[in-house]
Amino acid sequence: MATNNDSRHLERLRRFYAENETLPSYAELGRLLGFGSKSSSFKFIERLIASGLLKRGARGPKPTEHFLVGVESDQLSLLPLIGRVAAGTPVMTDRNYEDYRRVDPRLFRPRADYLLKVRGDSMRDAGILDGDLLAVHSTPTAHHGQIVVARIEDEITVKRFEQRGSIVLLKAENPAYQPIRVDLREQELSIEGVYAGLLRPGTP
Amino acid sequence: MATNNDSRHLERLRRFYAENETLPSYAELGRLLGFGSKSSSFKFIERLIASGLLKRGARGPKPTEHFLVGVESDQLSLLPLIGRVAAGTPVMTDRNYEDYRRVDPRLFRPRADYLLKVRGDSMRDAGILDGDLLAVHSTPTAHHGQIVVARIEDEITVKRFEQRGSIVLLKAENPAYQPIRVDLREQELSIEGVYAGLLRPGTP
DNA sequence: TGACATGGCGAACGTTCGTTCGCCATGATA
DNA sequence: TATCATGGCGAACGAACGTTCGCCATGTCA
Repeated sequence: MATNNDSRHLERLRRFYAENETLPSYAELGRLLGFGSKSSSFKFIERLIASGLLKRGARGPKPTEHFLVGVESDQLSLLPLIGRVAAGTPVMTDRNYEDYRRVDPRLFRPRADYLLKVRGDSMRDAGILDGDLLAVHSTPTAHHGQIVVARIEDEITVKRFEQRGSIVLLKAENPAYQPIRVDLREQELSIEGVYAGLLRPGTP
Repeated sequence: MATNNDSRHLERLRRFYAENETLPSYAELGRLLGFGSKSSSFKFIERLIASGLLKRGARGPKPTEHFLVGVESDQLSLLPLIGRVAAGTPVMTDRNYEDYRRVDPRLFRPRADYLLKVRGDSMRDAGILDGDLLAVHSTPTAHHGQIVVARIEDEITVKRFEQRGSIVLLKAENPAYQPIRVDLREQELSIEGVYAGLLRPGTP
């Protein structure tokens, strides 16, 4: 049962974890959050354990995946891997998380928020192949010329984004594919994120 | 001054770190290495600090990059990034390490040992572009059809490897480039590693 | 208004921590 | 052979650890 206070505390705790790669002791946590007593820290941690963010380990509490997602660090950090997107859901939703990959989100520019498994070879000439994991920065807006993850009526697609007034062209980078033409006055188009990089696992 | 014993101990310590994401206490370390006394652990750690593998932190010893390279884990692990290869040196040498990237080596298949910055577009049609970081598994042997990192007389190159008897063809995946033909009876060719995957940071 | 859950506080517990010290067996070196 | 560095051992130190307990102010809800 996390309250207003607790969520601010959680944010600080995650920042601490990002910097120190370990959870603080109860005394440290008290100093961090302004508690005067270790037992206040203890109870706070108990609440986090109850909500599944931490778990009890041999020597004190340990982070769970739920906690680690949300830790922003140049050191570790877990990126959700999204394979298939359930119809009618935004891409970045627990439901769509197929797995996690431990990759530094700052390897990518802009910072990656999730990895999307690419299907098909429509972006082949941009060096994006079937099975690649596309690093995506989650944002609802895109600029002319960017590669985007877009949703057109429940369909998720990766294309190059070109806009002229209310007309958007989603261009494949492969002559075998026709550009998709969207008139924003008639059709709905939502940008789920922009290209931030690529991760290609394994053997060609 | 690491001795025979110490290097076996170091291996175990790295394995512990891979599993626990933290260094053991002196008591745990003693149990791990068969020491009967904490002070033996302490002295062992002191030796590692003296050789630069660990450093002294607020609450006990902390790992340095030198230690982390060599930790094999599905969790963290540091891969050396190799940009330019100094003439006459093997690729995987401290001298050539330009930087490090925290990426799970097991994301790649086979396991990646280092990242090599790709120059040129000779492998463009294999989806390998200029500036990409090629994940490389270090091995001196390659099979027909694999993409390899090869050295031909002080030149490092990434190509597809084809062998017929003593004749090796190193084929670019770009019609603008001619295959390189190497007769092993006349010319020296050494395989520095095989392709294991790709990391492409940032904006296209 | 009364009961109760919440989220603080302070004191205390036994355990484990890192660190220091002195001692000793071994093997290499002078 | 004598010397000395190495890498073990065991005991001890104070400090920090996680955890438990009882108490109290506040706000909520019946």
